[in-house]
Formats: sequence, structure tokens, C-alpha cells
Amino acid sequence: MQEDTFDAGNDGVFAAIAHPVRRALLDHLVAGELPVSTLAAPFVETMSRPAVSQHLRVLREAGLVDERQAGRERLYRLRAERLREVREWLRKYERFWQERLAALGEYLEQEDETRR
Amino acid sequence: MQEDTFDAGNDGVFAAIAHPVRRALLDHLVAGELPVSTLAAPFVETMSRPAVSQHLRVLREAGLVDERQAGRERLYRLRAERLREVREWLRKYERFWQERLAALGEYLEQEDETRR
DNA sequence: TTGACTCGTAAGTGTTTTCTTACGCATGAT
DNA sequence: ATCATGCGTAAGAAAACACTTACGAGTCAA
Repeated sequence: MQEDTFDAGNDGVFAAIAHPVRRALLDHLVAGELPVSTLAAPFVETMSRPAVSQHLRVLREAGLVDERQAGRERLYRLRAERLREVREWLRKYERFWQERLAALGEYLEQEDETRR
Repeated sequence: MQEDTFDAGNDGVFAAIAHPVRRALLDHLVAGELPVSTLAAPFVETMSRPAVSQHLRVLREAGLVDERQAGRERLYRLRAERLREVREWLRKYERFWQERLAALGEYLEQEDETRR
């Protein structure tokens, strides 16, 4: 079975980060490799532990995390490079808010001049 | 100290861009203001026109597009600045693919720690 | 007015997501 | 061996999602 190496496609990453819990899980993994117990801790009041496991599975199938067994723990590691396609998709929109900021800058500049 | 609960406020935008059709609609709107007929044209073989309307509604409710009536057409305009939230969220991951050597260093460091 | 055109909404349906509880399988400790 | 720990999976329910067809409200043209 090579499910983990199977190409999840472009849609998998976008769908994976659509859920706030999964984004929070990724955010935690920025600190480094973490066991499920640590990852699930912030959600202990919100949802059951199997629910966190299922979110981790979605992330795994999207290729956003790697799993490795260490003793009786399972350590999850971030694979941030999978987020590149999101970054790439966003790139074409960047000029819109850059232009907007530039336009706002010019506007404020003009306001400032007329105020003198 | 940061709150460890997730932020549900931005969820609309992330959920909106999770669907490939909606991303394609946004991509199309980069060209400028467009009527629904033009926006729906690429999907005539794929899905019905009301389906496109419903996708546009999701985008509208996420604040990603504006709608304005012109004659009997409805023109949709991109509001790309709403995508900044996504960009901001991505920022914390950028270093992982921008600085490969640094990431490798951190990885080795973590490996060393787990080996204790 | 009549009729074509543009488009959204309503209602219904099948599918997917997201959660729950129950359970099982390893691993490590006693 | 026995038991606790860590975590995934199974099964099922509720809700959300993504469509469909039917219809109606505006707009423009003849």
C-alpha cells in the first residue's frame, strides 16, 4: 500500500487548510516534530481525540505532514513545501493589494499635500 | 502568550477557495469586472448555470467578490484584498521553503533532541 | 404588450465532511 | 503476564456541501 506516496492532487492541500482545526495543527507543527498528545491538547475541550486523529489523516493524505513512530508515540512533522502551491496560486493576486496599497499611499500623500 | 484556540473568523475565505471551481472563478476575475454569462462559460459542459450562481454566492459571502447590476447583467468584481488573510497565514511557513539550509539545520537539531 | 435574455432563489437529492462512541493493536511499565 | 498509555480505525449520525430542475423577478427589444 502506497497511499502516503500517492499524489493527492492540487485540490487536497486547499481542502486540507480549509478547516480551522487543521490550520491550527499545522501552526503548532511549526515548532517542530510533535506527538499527537501534544497536538490534541489544545482541543481537549473542543473535540474528541479521534477527531484530531482524523484531521491529522486529512493532512497526511494532502501530503502536508509526515508521520513516524517513536516508541508508543507518533510524531508528526510539517511538510511545508506542500503549501507552495497555495503560495503560487496567490501570487497572481498579490499585485492587487500591492496596487491598492500603492494607491492608498498616493492618496494619503496627496491628502497630506493639500493639508499643508 | 498566544491563545491556543483556533480563529474561526477567517474561515470563510479559506473555505471559499477550497473549491476548484471557485478558484477558477476568481482567476477569471483577474481580467476585470465580468458578467455571470462570461464567468459561467467555461463550465457549460461541466455544470449548470445555477450551480455557478451558488458558487458566486459563496464567494460573495466570503467577501471575495462584489456584485453590481448593469442592465440585465450582473457584473462581478474581484476583491483580492480579502486574500491577504491567506497570505498572512502562509507567511509563517515561507521560511521553510525559502531557507532550505536553515530548515535542514533545524530538522537535524530536532533529530538530535529526539535521540536523547 | 409580448417575448427573449440574464440571473438568482427554492426545493429536492445524493455525496462528503465532521463529529461521536466503541474498539483494537502496539508499546512500555510493573 | 497484566495493565496502562498512545493512537488509529470502524461504524454511524448529523450537518454541510454541491449539485439538479423548476420557477420567478428584472431588463431590454420589437
